Amino acid sequence: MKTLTIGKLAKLAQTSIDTIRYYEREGLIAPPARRASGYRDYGPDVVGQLNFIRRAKHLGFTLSEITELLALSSQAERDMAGMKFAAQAKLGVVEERIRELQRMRKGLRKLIADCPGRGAVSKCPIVHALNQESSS
Amino acid sequence: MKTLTIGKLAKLAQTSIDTIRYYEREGLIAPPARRASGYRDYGPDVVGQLNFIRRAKHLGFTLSEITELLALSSQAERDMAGMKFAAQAKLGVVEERIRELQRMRKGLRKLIADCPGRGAVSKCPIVHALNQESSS
DNA sequence: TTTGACTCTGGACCATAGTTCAGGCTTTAC
DNA sequence: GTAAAGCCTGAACTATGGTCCAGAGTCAAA
Repeated sequence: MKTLTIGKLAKLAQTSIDTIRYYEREGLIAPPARRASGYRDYGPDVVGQLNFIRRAKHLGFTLSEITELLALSSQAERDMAGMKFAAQAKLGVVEERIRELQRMRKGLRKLIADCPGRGAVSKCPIVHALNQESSS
Repeated sequence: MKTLTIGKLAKLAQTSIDTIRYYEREGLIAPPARRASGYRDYGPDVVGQLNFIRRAKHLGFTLSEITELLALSSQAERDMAGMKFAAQAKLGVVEERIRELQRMRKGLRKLIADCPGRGAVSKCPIVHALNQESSS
C-alpha cells in the first residue's frame, strides 16, 4: 500500500506541512501511523480529507464547524438518521450565512447606486449614509 | 459647547469604553481633548464617527479598510470616486462569498435529499460525500 | 465629607488560524 | 560516505478585534 510523508501529502493537498500538523493538534485529522523513525506515514485517503477542509474553509466555515462536519462521517458508523440531521443543521448554518451576506449586499448596492462617483466627498451618499442613523 | 465623557459617548454610540479606547490606539478616531484630570473630553461629532465605524463594520469592512474610508471621507476637497470604488470592491467580495455559499447549499441539499435517513451507514450518501471528494 | 460611580494607564488575555524557529534526527541522492 | 533535503518536537510569534484587570485618581450627589 502506498503511503505518503507529510511533505508529499502537503503538495498533493495544496497546503503546508505546518498546517497539517496544526490540524492534527486541533483534532481535525487523526494522528497517522509512524515509521520507526517517527516520521508520519499517511494513507492516500487523507488527501481527500484535507481537500474537504480546504474547500469548507474557503466557504467560510470555521475549523470547529469543519471538525463537526468531519465527525459526521465517523459518528455515522451507527446511525444514518443522526447523519442526516447534522447535515440539515449545517444547511441551516449555510442559509443563515447567505441571508447575512444578502443583507450586506443590499446595503452596499444601495450606497453604490446613490453615489455619482465624482464631486465633493462631503456630498457623497456613502459617507452620508454611514454617518446617519438610517436603516440600511 | 456640550462635551461627553467616554462613558456617555459609549452609550450614545452603542459601543463600549474599551472599544473606543482601542479605536483611539489603532488610529481610527483622533485622540480627544483632556480635562485637567486626564479624563477624555469628546465633542458630539465623535458619535457620528463611531456610528460610521459600526455601520461600515456591519457591511463587512475590516478596521483597516474603515481607516482608509475615514481618511477618504476627511479629504473633503477630493472627489468621491475612491469611496465608490471601495464600496464596489467590497460588494464584489460579498457577492463572490454568496455564490460560494450557494454552491455549498446546493451540495448539502442534494445530499439531504438523497439520504433516506435510515438503513446501513455504509450506503449513506452523506458519509460517502464527506469521505470522497465531491461534497462542496 | 463620604460614598459610589466613573475614568485613567499599562498590560495580560481571549479565540481564530495558522507560521516560524531552534536544535536535532532521518532519508535520499550522488 | 557525505551532503542536502526532509522531518521531528515544543514553544514562541503573527494579525484581528477586541475584553478584562489592577491599582490609583476623579467626580457628583446626599
